[in-house]
Amino acid sequence: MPRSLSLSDELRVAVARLSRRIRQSRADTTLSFPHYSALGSMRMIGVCTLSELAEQEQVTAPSMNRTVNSLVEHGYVARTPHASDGRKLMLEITESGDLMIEQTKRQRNLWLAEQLDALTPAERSTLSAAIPLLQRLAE
Amino acid sequence: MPRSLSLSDELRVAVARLSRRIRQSRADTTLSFPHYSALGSMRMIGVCTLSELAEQEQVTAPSMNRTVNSLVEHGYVARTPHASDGRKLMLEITESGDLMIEQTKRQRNLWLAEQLDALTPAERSTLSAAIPLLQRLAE
DNA sequence: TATTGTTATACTCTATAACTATA
DNA sequence: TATAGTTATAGAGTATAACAATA
Repeated sequence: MPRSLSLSDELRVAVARLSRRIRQSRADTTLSFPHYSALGSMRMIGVCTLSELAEQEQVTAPSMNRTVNSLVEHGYVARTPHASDGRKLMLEITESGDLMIEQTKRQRNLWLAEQLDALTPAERSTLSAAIPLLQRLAE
Repeated sequence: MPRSLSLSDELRVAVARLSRRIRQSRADTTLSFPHYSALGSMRMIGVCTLSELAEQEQVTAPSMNRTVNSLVEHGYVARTPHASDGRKLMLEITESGDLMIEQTKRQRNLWLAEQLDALTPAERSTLSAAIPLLQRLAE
């Protein structure tokens, strides 16, 4: 029986709320969270197929197909035929998509940094000490 | 120009990862997130009207009505007419709903609590001090 | 036959607009 | 006329099943 259930409860709620709040700042408000998540994955893993992306994002292929259709229409993703395998289409984030994701990350950091500036040095110090612990919990 | 950009960057990534990790270790599959969230709110605020609950959950009244219908069918919520105002129906979580939420929260917290048990008392103390700061940042 | 991507269809959660009953 | 709740309808995002093209 874990002894930290009450601490766990508070931490879980606080982390969920802050995570939601951070995600609210977006560079392109016409894009939903699944769109951002898929684009971010494509940025990380580079050229990939629909199936690979669907597996990465833990959704089905038809669902990811719909998301990719929308991203292609926005000009954030390019589909190109595979060189030797005619069944496959290779997906890749475009320069425009990459720029938009970069701007979004900057906006998120900016908002959070402004909140942190409003804290006292002692409070920032407490948060600094907590960050490695949060990282370790997430491992 | 905010001075806390580097702290912000670390905190943003740590919170996003931990949030994702906590969501992965969710054990309950019988209730969707909106159901769970609405029930949790009813548990916190006690007797309330549909409109109040919709505002609390930041959804529209028709959307919340649908969620409440389902919760009533499950036996987790009771609707009773208001004593003097015939337009109002008072909502309240049932004993069964309360029990179910308590069990679900325990399941969701189990993984995190086990991680926290593995920390030193000093580390848990650091996290305890950081939680109110995380809450304030999320406001 | 197996794999890749797509289309068809349905379910959930969300919204806006319109309706009923009551104040 | 205004308010509380409900019903009607529509738009995302998700799923499974069925299909076409290719290996």
